Amino acid sequence: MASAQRAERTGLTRDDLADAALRLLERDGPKGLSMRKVAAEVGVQAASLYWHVQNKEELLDLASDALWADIDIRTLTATPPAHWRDGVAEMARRLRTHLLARPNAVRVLAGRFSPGPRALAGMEALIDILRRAGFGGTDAVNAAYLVSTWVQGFVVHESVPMSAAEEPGATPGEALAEARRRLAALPAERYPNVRELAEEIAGPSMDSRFEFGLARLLDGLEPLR
Amino acid sequence: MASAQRAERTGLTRDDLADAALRLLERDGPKGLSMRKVAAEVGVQAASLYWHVQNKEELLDLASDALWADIDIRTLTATPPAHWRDGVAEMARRLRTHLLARPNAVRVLAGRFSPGPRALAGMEALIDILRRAGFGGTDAVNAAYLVSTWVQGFVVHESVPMSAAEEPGATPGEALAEARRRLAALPAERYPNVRELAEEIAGPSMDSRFEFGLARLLDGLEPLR
DNA sequence: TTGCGAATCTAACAGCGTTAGGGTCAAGCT
DNA sequence: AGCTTGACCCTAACGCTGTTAGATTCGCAA
Repeated sequence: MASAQRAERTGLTRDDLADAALRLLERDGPKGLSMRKVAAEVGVQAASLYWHVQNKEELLDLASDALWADIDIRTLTATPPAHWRDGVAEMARRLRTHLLARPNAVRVLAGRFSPGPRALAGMEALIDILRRAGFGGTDAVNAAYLVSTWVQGFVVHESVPMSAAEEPGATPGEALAEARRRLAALPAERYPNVRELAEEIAGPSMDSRFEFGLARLLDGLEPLR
Repeated sequence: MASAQRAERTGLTRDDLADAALRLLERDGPKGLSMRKVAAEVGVQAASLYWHVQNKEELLDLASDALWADIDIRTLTATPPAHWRDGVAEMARRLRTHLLARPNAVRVLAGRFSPGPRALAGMEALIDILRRAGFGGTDAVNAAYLVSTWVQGFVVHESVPMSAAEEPGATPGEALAEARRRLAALPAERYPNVRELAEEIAGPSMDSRFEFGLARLLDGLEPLR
């Protein structure tokens, strides 16, 4: 009695739960993700979730796949780009941008990234671009795998605070300064290069580092066409 | 009274806790990792851990860095390889092998991979190889970052069960067959390439896929020297 | 109207991370 | 010799967690 918001009665799909989990994750941080809170978010008691889902494990797996939901690859494959490099690069950039916008989800779900149906849609699009460009089947699969695992690894590193114990309220600039200080404080004879290149390593532009990696990947793939 | 095993009295460093955490993780799975169990593993009560560590968070961060402890890069840098490609490839393969041997740690700690002191030792070695080979400082940093993020992303995918809900007792062969079946069951008009190449995607040899990616990375880096 | 299955509820369980506050013991000072 | 100090560990308890068992409600088909 007196439980207020239960307006919409029909529905409550597994996707609703996954979306609620992702929403909570970004709104309240990793600790905001509990079965009771997900239940509250969708207007239900905790035990009711077990009608739709076997475990918290399974809910997290659903959330992990739902993470790929809104990348909207179709708009890309609908109008295929002039050159395959542009197509692959665009996919990689979209994936990165999308994941960077959900850092908490990345941190919590990184250990669950796996080829669910939605992630496979990305693979499908990548393979499509590559095969159209003349890559063989095996090469296209391997190349798509290469690109997507790299982007994911890259974004995980980007989403994790640089220093293990970082001020929660620090601006990006402060965090970088702090990271540089940490690098400069390393023992000189064990880390000569890291120390000398501290400015580069903790440099402000992850964008250019991403573009560097992307260009290298595409260059490496070119001769296989 | 009557708490048996407390033979060694001095010691119990933060590294001990991190090692205990990693040990528990591989022995008992992700659920085996609780403060109480880590405490029991080192012969102490749970609350005592908070003398050495602020949080479970901090303990996990320690464990995450300890994960890079035993790769033993020194044996590689001591006798530098003839060609830089061999050096980088050897580093990448060691990192992969090391992480693949600790799949539970990878799954739990993937969202915490960050440049701690031990991970930086790997970066140091990579940058060293690259600069000796004639790469510029910025290129060496970016290239080292490229290689290490890719290997980590790759291994995360390898360490996660292919299907979200996989039989715990399944052999690798069974898991692959199951994955192939899942791919073949996808809607044909949305996943034409994935379906056609299902045998490739869920192929048995991750080793060759890794070597493919590695070769592409090195090819892409070559012209920058 | 009755029956039925889908969907949710309440109540409880053991285990979790964390804190407060107190004990023990060795080293160092006076 | 006695006292102090600080490092290290303890017990006890807090609120919260994931999960289960069993009762309850809702809407539709017969």
